[in-house]
Amino acid sequence: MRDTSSKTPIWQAIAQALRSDLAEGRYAPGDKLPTEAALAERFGVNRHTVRHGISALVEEGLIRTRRGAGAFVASTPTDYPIGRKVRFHDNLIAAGRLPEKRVLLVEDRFATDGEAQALAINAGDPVCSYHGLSLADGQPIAVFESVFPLARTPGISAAFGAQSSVTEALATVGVADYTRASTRLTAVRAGATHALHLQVTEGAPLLRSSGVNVDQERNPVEYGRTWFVGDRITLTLEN
Amino acid sequence: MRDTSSKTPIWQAIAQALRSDLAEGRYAPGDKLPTEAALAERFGVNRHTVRHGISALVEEGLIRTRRGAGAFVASTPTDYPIGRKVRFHDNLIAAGRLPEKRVLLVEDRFATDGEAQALAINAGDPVCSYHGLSLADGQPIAVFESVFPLARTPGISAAFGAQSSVTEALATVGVADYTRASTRLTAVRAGATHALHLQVTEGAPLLRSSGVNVDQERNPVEYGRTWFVGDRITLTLEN
DNA sequence: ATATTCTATACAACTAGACATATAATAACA
DNA sequence: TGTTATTATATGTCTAGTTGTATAGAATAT
Repeated sequence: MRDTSSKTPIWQAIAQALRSDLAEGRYAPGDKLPTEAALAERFGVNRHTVRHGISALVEEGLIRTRRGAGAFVASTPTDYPIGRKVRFHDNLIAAGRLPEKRVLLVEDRFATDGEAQALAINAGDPVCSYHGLSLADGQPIAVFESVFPLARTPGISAAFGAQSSVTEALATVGVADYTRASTRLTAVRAGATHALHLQVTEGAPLLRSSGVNVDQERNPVEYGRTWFVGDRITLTLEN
Repeated sequence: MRDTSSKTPIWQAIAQALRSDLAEGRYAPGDKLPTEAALAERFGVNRHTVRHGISALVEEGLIRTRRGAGAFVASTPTDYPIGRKVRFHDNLIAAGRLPEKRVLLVEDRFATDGEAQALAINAGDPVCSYHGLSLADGQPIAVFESVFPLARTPGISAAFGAQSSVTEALATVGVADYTRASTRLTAVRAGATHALHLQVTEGAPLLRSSGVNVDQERNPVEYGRTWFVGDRITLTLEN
């Protein structure tokens, strides 16, 4: 479970990689593929492993090889699947900004160490936590948790009861305008609870975004984390 | 030592013996350990018992095994610098900008539909593809593929042979300055071939970034895709 | 009794290297 | 210029060694 213990043999994965290379039209019929040595370098394996993968494609009739010359494309399949992706603007990266959303939990509690650091408060200070689920076309897209420092946003918990957006809720507690100070992105595996809400299998790849919004005096007013379903979303950053 | 009345399992004793061998510096980082068969004979036990001991050291990150090759002393103790942050200006997100990198494959071929669309050329137009591996502290961080339209960057393939960076390579073919036009991010599961280079298990969460760089006339000159290991990297976007 | 530990065997997957052989590019020569 | 050696490159074949996985059974501990 640790090292390079792949479930599928490497030669099959290489065969599949080459197959999709052909399907995508990287190489035209009659074209010469890279040499076995180059492919071995490319995939980081021994030449024989590449040969095993290539021989599978020869069996399928996709390529043919000529000793001393190389491997050449015979035909190109055309069944390359293209996944549909939803696009999102930069501002939407944060929590609770997506079109449809469902409130899961609003509670007042005390800040953890990490939250305190992000919000520039002390651990144990009171905060409001806002869990929610974002959907598109009835399909869950992301779960998020927003944490607000109650010292700077008093009474925000009640504002969420009125089904208002994060922006409106912040406005009702006196934060008219705010800007995003930082955004951090990484990929994680879906845990059990996230998988349940997002209707994916446990272990599915999630895109986790975390960021802090600050008011005009640059005081943090929200620390948000969002877990997007990798299969259903592509974040688009615009310059 | 393993006769009767030794309450510790043999495999643990073997693990400890190997551990102290490593601690004494009998094997330098990157060195190959004796084969399982040799160790089995040395300890007078079955090969599987040795394997059990070895797997413990692999768990601890002291050694790393490669099927068919052997067991090797881990170059860097794999105490992940988890939470390593890579700062991303708009230009940095692309491929080949990280400190250490290793060229895997450079080839000239034809553009796929997707690449053609990203580069604003026609499918089948000649491009240069540059596969590579980025590392930090000897640990693989990301794999990437950069695609350059040969019509706008003639002879760039040769520029990569001279161990130059992407920026330098673009400069040598006449693209002095370029800017990033778009960036898209999502999370995907690691395939077998990516898992090999990145030294993660198949299915590990990867952060995939794709983007296009354009020259001063806003003509695309590079289409890059990068797969980051989610466990080892956090992208930081600056506003 | 029952589970854990260890042994035993067999096979699959991958690496490593050597060598033969076919092709293609290059140099040498008439 | 045209033909022929020469050389480098690339695939095909072979042998050998190493790790990964699966199964089954014996020895041992609790």
